[in-house]
Amino acid sequence: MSAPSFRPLYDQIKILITQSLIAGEWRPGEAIPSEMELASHFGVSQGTVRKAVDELAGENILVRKQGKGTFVATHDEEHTQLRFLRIHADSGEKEYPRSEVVDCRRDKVAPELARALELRPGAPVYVVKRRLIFSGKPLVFDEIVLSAPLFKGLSAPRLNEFKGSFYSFFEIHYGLRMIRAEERLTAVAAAEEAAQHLDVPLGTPLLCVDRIAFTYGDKPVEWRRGLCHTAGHSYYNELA
Amino acid sequence: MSAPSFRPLYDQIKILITQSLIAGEWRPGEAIPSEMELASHFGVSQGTVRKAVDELAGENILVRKQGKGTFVATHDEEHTQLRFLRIHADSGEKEYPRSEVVDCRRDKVAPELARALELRPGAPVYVVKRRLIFSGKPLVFDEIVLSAPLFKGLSAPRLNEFKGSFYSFFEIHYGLRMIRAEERLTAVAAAEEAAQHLDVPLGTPLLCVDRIAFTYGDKPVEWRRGLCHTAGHSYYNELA
DNA sequence: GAGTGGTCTAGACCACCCC
DNA sequence: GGGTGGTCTAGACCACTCT
Repeated sequence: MSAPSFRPLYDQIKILITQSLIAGEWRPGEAIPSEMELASHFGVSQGTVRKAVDELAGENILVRKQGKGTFVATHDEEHTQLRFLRIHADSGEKEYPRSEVVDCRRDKVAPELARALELRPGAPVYVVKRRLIFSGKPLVFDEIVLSAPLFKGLSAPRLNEFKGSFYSFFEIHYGLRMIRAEERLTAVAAAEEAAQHLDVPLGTPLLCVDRIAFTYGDKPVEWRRGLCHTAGHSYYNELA
Repeated sequence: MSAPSFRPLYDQIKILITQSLIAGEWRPGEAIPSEMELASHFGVSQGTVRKAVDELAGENILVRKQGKGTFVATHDEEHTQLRFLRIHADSGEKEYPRSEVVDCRRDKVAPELARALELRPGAPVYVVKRRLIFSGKPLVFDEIVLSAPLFKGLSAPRLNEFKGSFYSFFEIHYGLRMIRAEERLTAVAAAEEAAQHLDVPLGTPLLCVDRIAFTYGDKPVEWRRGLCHTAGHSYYNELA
């Protein structure tokens, strides 16, 4: 048996709330009903709803604000907008890099990515290439792969016009909320394309960050490979 | 004012439990008193103790085991012993690398590390160099710096004799529990020493992982730099 | 069966936000 | 003042472990 024989009530409530989020019942940034309302709606005590919401808040899916309410998390807020960007200056200063899309075209998904993105082989995708510019210096060259049907009408100008992060763009224009991601890091030597865009000699050691990002229900939506010239910068991580 | 005007009871309980841990009242792996005992000892309800213990368990400082009790977390257990090792094979297979200490000597702390380790300039330290060998291949070359007074009598043979991770060794022989760490990753070209120990050509791109590890009360205890040849392996990270 | 942590409830009161 | 989330309590019952 893989299914647990016992399912706590708060766990079921968690699932029901998640389903409402998937269904788009409440949009990113909006408030969800109060704990008392949810409790009476689901026919449980406030404490049980609390535990469910606590866990969803711990997963950065909801955000609690004392005295105001509980809100659907978004990538559009000040302190969370660069949640997934781990590249920081050694000085510790906060930086808001500028994104510069250099290419955006339709293609067929590469075989090795089809599985990761749960697409059928040869499915249509958008491939976006962009640079991230930190204080005038191009430090990251990203290649991003997105399922074409999910991102109809994507284009370089639309991405470049947008003020905000890619994930904020995905939320606003496609209703897709990225809630978690898995990354795998390696060190590689700069090949021609990356060397050009990052303005470094061929063979320069680069941090290679492969990411798969997921939306509600652990559905993979984005694959990306970031090549990072770690000059005065590093990838920061906390282990607990 | 930086101190919060309001301190929840469970937060105070958390601090009291942490102080008992610092004082060595319960040793790693041992059970702490039951929730009911703690509750009556502190004069609060079981629910309040629960919340305190929940948070400490969330920080991997305590481990709850239903029906048995609550235990002081340790690096010596099966599933947690490689908690801080993020290098994994691309295949996803679990590997237990072999550690091979190649050098261990006393030295004075480097100026740039003194601050990070909260030592006075020139304080005595041990500098340990070791390789991690994955399925016969040396993939990581570590340089580890530890305050000498804290680690009296450290030596290469003692480290090599020990069956288990470094952090498990620290717990058992020095009573120091590593509870969290900060890492900064960059990509570098292999210099001579690393190239030799990792058996790669000079200039091979390597993942450079700088770590500071902390014990109870956020006290820094260890600095280390790991140079990793990411051949068939990568540094895995989850973003949430 | 006795002891542990895990769930759930109902109700009181506090801190914060906004009208 | 009325709404929200945040804390704390007391007590009931469930699930798990060991003896």
